[in-house]
Amino acid sequence: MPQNLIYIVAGPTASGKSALALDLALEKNGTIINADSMQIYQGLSVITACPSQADKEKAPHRLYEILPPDTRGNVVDWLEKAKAEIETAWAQNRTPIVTGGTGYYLDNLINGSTPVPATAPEIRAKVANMLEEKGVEEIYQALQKADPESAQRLNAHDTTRVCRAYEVWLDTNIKLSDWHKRPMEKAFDKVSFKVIKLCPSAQELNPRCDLRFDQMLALGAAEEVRALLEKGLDPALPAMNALGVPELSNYLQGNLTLEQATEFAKLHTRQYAKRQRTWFKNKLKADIELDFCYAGNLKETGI
RNA sequence: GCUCGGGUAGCUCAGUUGGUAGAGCAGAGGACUGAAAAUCCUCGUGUCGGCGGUUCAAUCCCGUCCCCGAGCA
Repeated sequence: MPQNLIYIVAGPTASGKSALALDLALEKNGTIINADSMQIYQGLSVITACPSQADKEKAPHRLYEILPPDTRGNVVDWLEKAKAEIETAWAQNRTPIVTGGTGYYLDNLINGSTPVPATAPEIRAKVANMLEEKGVEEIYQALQKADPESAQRLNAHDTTRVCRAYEVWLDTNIKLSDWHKRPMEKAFDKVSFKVIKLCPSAQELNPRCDLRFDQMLALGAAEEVRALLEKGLDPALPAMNALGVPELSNYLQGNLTLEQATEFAKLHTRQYAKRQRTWFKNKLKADIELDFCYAGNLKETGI
């Protein structure tokens, strides 16, 4: 078992990557490590299509359902955990198989991340307040003065990125654009990745997204969302915005019929899959690229 | 059968005091440097229901027919 090999299994939702990762794990004595920004939360196992208990018993699965839903994950925290799990797998003579639909996380693992220190919570709160009271426009204007290069690069309405760039400036007194000029922080010094990418067409994938949501409902997705609502969590939390959660919340609160909620959830899932397709197509280089959904035929895939 | 509304982009609808039309949603493509299942950007020719008429010019006015709603018989 080479001590510097990491398998990556990437693809849009419902493309069968969890099944592929599991088959690969059985074949390669692997440990599966989650790279999905939503499967990492607790209380979302159905709506987020986490591996079943039965699957988890077939091979070790790591970083699934580990964060309480009232917390906020991010790439760097994930990366730290993933790194530790990868090292543990190597130490146990197992092959790490990192799988998930969050292309951004995978990208940071493979290509490294920017060495910006963690932003102070007060700063984040301050910018969040500014956003609430004055809107992105003012933050963008402030950013234009503080870090014109970043402002140039960003779209003025892109709240996420405009806020982040401004936060970094306030917190570190160094422009985000300058941080970006520093070398990336690589997760590992010497490592080789074997990237397997599933790229099914929308025509093949969309019906699977629809079908899977129906299955989630049958497995108790609505009850899961009800339990989440009963915790009285902030609706702005990432976990509360996993696909299907806002839609089913609206159903449970009487704002939508179940049919309407289902329709919206399916629609949003298809739109998400499209964004994933764009990311993987243009940003993730793969060693093996399959243009169909995985259907349990590992040997035929040439892996 | 009569009366009144409607029939405009895949859907919901706006609009043109007559000079061949535009929003939202959907869809397509794209971006992505600590929220990423997030956030954001770009892309709009369609017999303006059919056929006639008036007019230099009709999707708009007039006639007629068809279809869908509501009401009255």
